[in-house]
Order: sequence, then structure tokens, then C-alpha cells
Amino acid sequence: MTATALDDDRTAPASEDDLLSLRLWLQLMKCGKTVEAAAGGQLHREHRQSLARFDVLSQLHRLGGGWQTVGDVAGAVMASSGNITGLLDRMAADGLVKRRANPADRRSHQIAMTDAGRALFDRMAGNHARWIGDALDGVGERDKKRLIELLVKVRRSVENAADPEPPRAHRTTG
Amino acid sequence: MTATALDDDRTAPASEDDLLSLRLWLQLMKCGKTVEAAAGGQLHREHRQSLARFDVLSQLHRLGGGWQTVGDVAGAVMASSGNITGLLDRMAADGLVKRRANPADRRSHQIAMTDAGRALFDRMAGNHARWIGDALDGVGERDKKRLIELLVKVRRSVENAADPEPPRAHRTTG
DNA sequence: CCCATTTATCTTATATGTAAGATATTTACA
DNA sequence: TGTAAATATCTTACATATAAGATAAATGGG
Repeated sequence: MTATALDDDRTAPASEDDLLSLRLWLQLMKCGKTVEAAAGGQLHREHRQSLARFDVLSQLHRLGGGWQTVGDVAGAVMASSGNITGLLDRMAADGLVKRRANPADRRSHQIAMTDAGRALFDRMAGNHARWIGDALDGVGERDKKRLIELLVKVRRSVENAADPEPPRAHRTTG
Repeated sequence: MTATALDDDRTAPASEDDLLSLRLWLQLMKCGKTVEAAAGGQLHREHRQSLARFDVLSQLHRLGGGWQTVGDVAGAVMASSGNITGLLDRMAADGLVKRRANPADRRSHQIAMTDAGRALFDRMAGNHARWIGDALDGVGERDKKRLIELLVKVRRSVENAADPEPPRAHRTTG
């Protein structure tokens, strides 16, 4: 794996380790995009629903289908407030979810699946899981387990680096 | 790593292996989203540009900055034709790229960076690579190398499962 | 209690993405 | 040659996303 294997960029960063990080970064983005396109395509083809909608329904399904605040759902699916508002508007217009005022906090609204939403999710979930199994058929069980651990490690690293993390000193790498 | 570690879903698919695939899938999506949000945030904060624009400029930079067709750029950044049209429109309006008719094919248009685009990219590239190095500081060199290999394996598996694989073999990914 | 701050959501403007299909051009082949 | 098919891009309609800021309600310190 010498430098000649690298026809992937011309950004020419400084250190050997920055170079490796950049290659990993590119693969993460590329793999993420491929995975998202494939999963989104499957959901659209077979259920006419987006990945974002499936994520929302999954989250609403998790606690048995009870009421959850808009903020809880937004946090779980990593959506911004403006994003989740529009998404839930459209899903409610399609009869998949319902809103109500939060009885404990008048600033807050709550969300739950409708019967139609639950029925749709039940249909999607099993089908999608099977499709995922097929899509990852080329990856061995040992590799899958390793990957899960490594991806969690990456996510932690990125989240920690993104946080200001006030008290501790942090290398700036000038 | 027993089943008790799994508080992440209630979709309850059939087999043990489908379950593992589903967990990997969820981590891939979550990690991808985190990575994309972090990278996009950095580019927006420090350069007021989106990740998509950075990707386009990276691709235009690769072959020394010469003219490339719209289709080449779209393929490299995995954008649809409608998507790339609007993206390039806005980038051209901002003076970052320029268009011309393809002298060899009158259906086709070509794209290149303007001087301003190249100057912007040069500023962004080094800065972004350093930031990535920091963001991945919590992942060891050995893990980075493993991850790159495993991510490529996942991408191949997903792409093969998605393709009908009609008559000829066509390896798009190097 | 009063007020500043925080929190939860919505609004607006805009950017980015897909799907479906139109248009113009090139290519392949009978 | 003529024409069907493929190709490259653009158009349209709409879904999904962010940023910035507005609004309303809860919270906490004086």
C-alpha cells in the first residue's frame, strides 16, 4: 500500500497520518452515500417512502408506539427542528402520524403513529431487514462485528472532536 | 456482546445473521450521518460552502483543473442529472465554475474551475484535511487501515446486490 | 412576583436531493 | 440512407435538509 495506490485526491495534506485519515474519510463518505442511496431506493421502490420517514416510524415504534415529543423524534433521527416540522407535516397529511399538545408542557407537541402508520411500518420493517441481509451478504460475520465496533469508535472520535469540550486542553495541530 | 446489548431496534427480523446485518446497517447510517454533518458543518462555518460544492471542486481539481463533462462530475460525486444541473448553476452564479459547450459532442457541456474557484478550493483543501485529521484522532492507525478495507468490502457487497448484473461485468469501482 | 434566560417548536428563505420526463444529439443497425 | 435506440443534459415538480430567527412557554435568580 504505497503512495502510488493513491490516485484518489490531489489535496496533498502534510503528514502520513493525515493522508490515511483523508483516505478513511473519503471511504466513509462514499460508503455512506452508497448505503443511503441503496436503502432509500429500496424503500422508494417497494413502499414509496423515504428513508427519513422510515426512521421516524422506527423511532415511534421503539417505545411501543406511545406518544413522543417532537424533540425526542428529531434527536433520534438527527433532524433539525425545521426539518422535522416539515417531515411530520407531510407524514401527518398522509395519515401516517398524528399530533397532540403535550399535556405536561404547553410549548411542546407530541407525536404517535396512526393505525395506518403502524400497518405500513410493520410491512416495511421485515421487508427492509431481509433486503439489508441480502445487501450485506458479501461481508462475513466476523467482519460485520469488527465493523460495528470500528464505526462506533469513529463516531465517538468525531463527536468528541466536534464538541467544544471546554475544560480540557486539545491539540490544535498547527 | 449478548442480545442484551441490543436496545437499538424493535424490528425483530428473523435470523441471527439478519440481526447482525441490521445492527451494522444502523451503525453505518448513523456514522455516515454524523460524519457528513460534522464535515458539512466545518465547511459551512469556515468557508460558507456545502459538502456537495467541495466535492465538485475536488473532482474538478483532480485532473489538473481541465475541462470535464457534466456527466463525469455527476458520476464522481454521485449526483443525479437534475441535482448536478442546479448545483453547477449556483456555483457558476457564484463565480466558482464555468461552462462551455463540448467541442466533441454537441449534446454535452463541460465544466472547469474559475480562478476564484481554484483559489477557494486551495484554501479549503488543506484546512479541511487538517480538520479531518483532528476529527479522526481517536482512531488508531491500524483501525483506520482495517476500516478502509472493510468499508470497500461493504460498498462492493451493496453495489453487487443492487445491480441486476446484466450481460457484461463492469467494475466501476477501482 | 418580575425579568432574563432557556427551551421547544414553528416560520421563512434557500440549498440540495430524487423522480419523471422532455429535448437534442449521437450511434448502431437494417 | 433512414430510423430506432442510446446518451447527455436540462426541466419540472416536489421532498428533504440547513440556517436564521420568531414565538410561546417554562425556569430560575433576585
